[in-house]
Amino acid sequence: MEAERQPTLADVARAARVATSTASRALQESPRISETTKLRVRAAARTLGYRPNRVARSLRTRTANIAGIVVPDIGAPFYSRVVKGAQDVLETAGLAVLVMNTQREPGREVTALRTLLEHRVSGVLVATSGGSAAEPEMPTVYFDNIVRNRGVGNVTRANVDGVMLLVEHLRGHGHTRIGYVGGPPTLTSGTERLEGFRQAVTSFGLAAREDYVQLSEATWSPHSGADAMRRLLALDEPPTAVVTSGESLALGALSACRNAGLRVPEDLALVSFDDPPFGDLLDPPLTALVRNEEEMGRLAASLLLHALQSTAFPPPADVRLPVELVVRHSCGC
Amino acid sequence: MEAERQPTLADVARAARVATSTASRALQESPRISETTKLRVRAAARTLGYRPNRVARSLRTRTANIAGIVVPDIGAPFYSRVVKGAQDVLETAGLAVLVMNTQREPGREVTALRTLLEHRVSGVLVATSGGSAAEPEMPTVYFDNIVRNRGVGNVTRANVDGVMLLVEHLRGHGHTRIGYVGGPPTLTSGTERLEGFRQAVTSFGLAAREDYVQLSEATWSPHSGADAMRRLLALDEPPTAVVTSGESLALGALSACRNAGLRVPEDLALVSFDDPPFGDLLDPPLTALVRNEEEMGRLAASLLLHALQSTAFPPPADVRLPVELVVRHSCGC
DNA sequence: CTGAAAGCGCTTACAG
DNA sequence: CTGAAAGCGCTTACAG
Repeated sequence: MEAERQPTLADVARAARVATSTASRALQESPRISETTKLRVRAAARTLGYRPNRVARSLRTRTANIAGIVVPDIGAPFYSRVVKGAQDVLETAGLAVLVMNTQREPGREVTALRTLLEHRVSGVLVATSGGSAAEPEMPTVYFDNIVRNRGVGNVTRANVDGVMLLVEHLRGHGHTRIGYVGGPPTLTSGTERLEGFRQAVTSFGLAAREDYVQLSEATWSPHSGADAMRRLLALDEPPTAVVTSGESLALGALSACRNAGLRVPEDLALVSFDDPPFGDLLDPPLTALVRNEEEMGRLAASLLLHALQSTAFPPPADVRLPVELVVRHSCGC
Repeated sequence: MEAERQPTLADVARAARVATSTASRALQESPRISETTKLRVRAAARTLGYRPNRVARSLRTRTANIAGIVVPDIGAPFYSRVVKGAQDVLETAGLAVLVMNTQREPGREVTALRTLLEHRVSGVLVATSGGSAAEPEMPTVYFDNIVRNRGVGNVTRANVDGVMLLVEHLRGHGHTRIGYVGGPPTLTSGTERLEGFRQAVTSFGLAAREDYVQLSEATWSPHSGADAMRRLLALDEPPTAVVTSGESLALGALSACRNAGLRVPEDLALVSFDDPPFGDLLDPPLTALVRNEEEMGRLAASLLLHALQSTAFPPPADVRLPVELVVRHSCGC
């Protein structure tokens, strides 16, 4: 920790005996500056340990070279991986990443967005919890939960296709009594995956029992997954296979089976939409959709960068990440 | 996304018919400004949708109200939880958090620190991968892997105590042939936990066989954990219990046991230093140290905030998070 | 209680 | 090829 203040461009210019404007241009490799001058300036900068002050540059150029990312819970494996992917492409593009955590509270989401606006970030990536109703005041890409006709883009997975793919696979194993353990039917993931299940019931001619659909009320926790699974197992004629719509739900469902003395997949087949961390190390290894959170982050970041560069205002891009099955053993394979 | 530019304080002042200095003070709730003026200014600000420009404020006050955090892998559950804890206390203190990911490459760590310096962050939290050799140029708190006599503080867990606690518990179950699956013996976690195991061997009178210590060479991955466990199991007289020094290692070790047809804990007891995500949902539920990553993040952030406020330059605080056992079933309980 | 002025550290037309 | 000057949007002594 240094007490003395950082050298400024003026200090460098003085040491190199040029004007600050010349020093600025030299350091930017402007072709207008002679090679000898550049050499002098660079030498002076190095000697002084000069580090440009991005705050000043941001103020002057009116662009902060910072992007914001707003997530419900940075501690959750899902979101931390999205952040990783996004961070990687943003940083490559020269943007540092300001992370805001909302704890899924809409109020905190609004505050987070406001803070980001005050920092004059170039743009923002948002996994909404339902907080922001109004049109955002900065270039915004929504991911995970999408918000139609707002922002410059949306990225989420092919939720309907994903659930149908999972059901289809179970159907291929001969199951017709298939249950669904779902998250709260709000926002994109909750509603679309449920819709996917309903479609699958029709498409694949499954037993259309409303009590085969068990949704958690408020959270996507293992606890809700276990509860939902227990309700399924308590039925007069329980399903022979179950689709869970999220990683935590899957883990909870799995442990509920274990506690009920059921073997997976022998007594009950289980597949999951999200692949939990170390899903391949579970007992049994879980059949799920291929993990692509980093890809989602990369894609969302790319959409944002694209929007920042383009001058046109096309309608928001609406991107669906394709789903793919990773077949392990919990399905019966 | 708004095309028109954000209103400035000058715009607010004009609308309220005061000087910008007065507007500034009114919005800061300075006691020097009359209540009626404040009312006018606030009304003008609200009408215009004024949002202070923190970039300008930062330049002027020479403090960015941003903190940096540098981690090897934001996608890893461990680090993402630390970030969550840190983010929470920093944000409460009015600091936004810039996250840098190094992929464990020392070169990227140096670059990350430089970028943070250029952003003139107030201070930084670093989980080093061994990159930064020199004295940091900003207030720095190291966490996870500590760096003595640098920065303003260090936070890590009581690594030696932790391993001893785990061994002691296994010893309580009657085991004397206890193996150790460790991460690379570099940096704090790798070296101190190994040291803890060596001490435990002596203290608890265990079989002191060098081949009971199996370290991974470069990574903390499940793969290395499985390899190390396999080496242990291939021994002439394999251990009856194993301590793993990290979450990924534990999961890899567990799956190696499974593949070898060993039941845990009946055939081999297993305990882990880190508690993996959903460790309670594993089969068997894993006995490990209580998870306290968020606490580590909170503590590191608090140390930083303290250093930022204090004018004194005390020697770096060196904090050890106490460890605690969460007894589940993999140990034989 | 309020205002005019300077200045944080840069970049970038504008001159020469 | 180089420099003097203005200005990004704030805050804060300094006057009054």
